[in-house]
Amino acid sequence: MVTVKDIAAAVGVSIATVSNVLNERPNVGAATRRKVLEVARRLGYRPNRAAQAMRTGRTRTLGLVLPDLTNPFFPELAQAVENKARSLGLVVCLIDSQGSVHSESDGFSLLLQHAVDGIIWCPLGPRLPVSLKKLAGPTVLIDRPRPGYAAVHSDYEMGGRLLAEYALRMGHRRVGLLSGPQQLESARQRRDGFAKAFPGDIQIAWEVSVPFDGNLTAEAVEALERRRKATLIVAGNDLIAISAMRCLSSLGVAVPDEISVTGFDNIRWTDLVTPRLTTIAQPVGAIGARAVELLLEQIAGKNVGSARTVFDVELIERDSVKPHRAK
Amino acid sequence: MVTVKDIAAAVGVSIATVSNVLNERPNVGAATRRKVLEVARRLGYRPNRAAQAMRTGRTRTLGLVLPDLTNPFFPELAQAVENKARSLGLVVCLIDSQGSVHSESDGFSLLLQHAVDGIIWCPLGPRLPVSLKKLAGPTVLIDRPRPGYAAVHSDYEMGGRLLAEYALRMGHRRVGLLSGPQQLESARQRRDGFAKAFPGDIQIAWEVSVPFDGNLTAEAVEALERRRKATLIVAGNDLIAISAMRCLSSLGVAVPDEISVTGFDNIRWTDLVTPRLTTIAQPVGAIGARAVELLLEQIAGKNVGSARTVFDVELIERDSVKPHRAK
DNA sequence: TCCAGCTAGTAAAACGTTACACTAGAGCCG
DNA sequence: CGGCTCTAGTGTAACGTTTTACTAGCTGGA
Repeated sequence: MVTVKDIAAAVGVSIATVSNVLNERPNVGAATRRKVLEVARRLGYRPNRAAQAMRTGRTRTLGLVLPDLTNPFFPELAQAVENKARSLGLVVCLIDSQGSVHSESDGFSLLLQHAVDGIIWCPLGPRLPVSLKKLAGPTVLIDRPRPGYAAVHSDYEMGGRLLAEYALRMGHRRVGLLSGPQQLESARQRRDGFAKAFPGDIQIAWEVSVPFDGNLTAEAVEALERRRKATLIVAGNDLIAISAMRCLSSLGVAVPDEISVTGFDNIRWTDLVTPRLTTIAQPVGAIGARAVELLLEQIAGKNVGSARTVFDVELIERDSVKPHRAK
Repeated sequence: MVTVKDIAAAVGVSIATVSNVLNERPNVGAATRRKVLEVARRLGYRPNRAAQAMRTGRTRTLGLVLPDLTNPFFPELAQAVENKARSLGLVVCLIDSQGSVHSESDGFSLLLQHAVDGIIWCPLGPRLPVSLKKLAGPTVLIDRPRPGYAAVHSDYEMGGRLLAEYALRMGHRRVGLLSGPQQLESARQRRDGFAKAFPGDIQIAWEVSVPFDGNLTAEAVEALERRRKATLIVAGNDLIAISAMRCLSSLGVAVPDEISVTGFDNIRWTDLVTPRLTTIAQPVGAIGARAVELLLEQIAGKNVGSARTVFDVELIERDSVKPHRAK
């Protein structure tokens, strides 16, 4: 392993000068600077991050804590975050909490031990590991905002509204709601954005709350069986929507001919499933990138408080919704 | 931040003794040991990983380099690896090379700079970043073996054979192959395992090689249009199979009534798509866990050489294959 | 009684950086 | 020429661990 000392010896200057060159500090002549850089390159010098970290307290490492890589929304997010981070020379440590709060705080504690510079976190539920809250440094929430934290996410309410407008346009008046977990703001706002858009015109025939991972509860299955004259099912996310479509098809109900379905997230599957799912697209790449930027600002000492960055969403019209003719 | 020095001061011993206790080394009395541990706990001591790393040269960090998180096979793998690693107190740094060789070597170099203890790598293509090859420490390949490296993967040939047996059993005699990139051993063995199982009984009507990400080439689409009397399409993985089914359905060809399709990997979508895809299941969890174990052995100094661990696979029969009656 | 051998513990030197406090020399002005 | 201010550079002390070499004190056997 080649160190600053080796470079210093080879060039014939002190290690301080080498360090100054490498960190682009002043007080070093152009000729020396050139020579140091040349030798560093020739020797294949790579700064020892551990030593740097010890000295500076910065590890150039980010933590990324996600609830469930199995939900295809999160790999996309991870990809975006990793990419942006890497372009800035940061490495990202992934924690997949796999739906368990215990695993989540466990992962958190591991990240803290490794002294990550900051954490991008998509929290599982409303409960926090209090002991860790104190210790955690800069943190930015992603996709699931929560009071007291900086957060980056998309405009769920707008998504709900777009769906409502679309539903109205397509003639649907009675809908069933397969909402996500209502303790999550991200799920609640989708639901409320939809429900409150046209309270007079659209009525909610029934409503069941299910987890985001697409496992339908017995109650949800029952709702899908009875349907109660709903002509459209508005699901909390794509996974729920796709599971619902599967469930309906196994019940012998045709989508979209007998009943329409919408999702939320625009994961890749929406385009591969039959019928292709009409849904709301979030700008995942921008969200991930912005989260990294915000985190970096926070690390740099800027007090971002609980600043929120909210991105617009977009309706993606595919084949899972059919116009409904009023009787 | 509380350090060994603080503990030492609080207990009234030297930092060496504290270190000895913390690292479970001998030469420290039971009473002292107890006191040190108690104080450490009370003060909420967390070892500074950076300092440890500098001293020991070990970072307790693993790199995980994957080609494409967008392919749902890889998140599952990442989950398995991360989980196993975490259970051993290791943190994993994720690199998603996004299909670009440049990005892959870039990520590699970042990992090396951060001095990860080892790397679990699913290589993109057959070309290696030579400059990095020298520098890389312990490395275990996952899913895509390559000569000269330790590797963990499943028995692709067995998978191919199982599919061939199944095809035969279902009466299919003429098949079309939508194989993965043939420069990858993992794709080649699937293909060969199938092709060589019953060379006399099953004939290959046509064969096109396409990328694993499910983007069908023009040539592939053309093959799907003409079909040439093939009654079964054997795809290199599930993503290809699902894309093929989409393509067929847009051509108005019914799966499995007019033509059957098989996949490989058993990703979660296979169960959500219509018709549900018959495929080969790999033990992803076991593969990930084993890779971590193998890497750890290698890090511990055991020379594992290019040892391979190969896992059995399993046929998952669903709805995308229909028995074919010979004319 | 003496010494070997053990136990419990300590002092201090690394590890590779960064950053602070210096200094030698040059240039400039009055 | 004295004294001031720059520039270019140096020496060295940290950072928080681990680890090596060492010591004081005790025990027990001959």
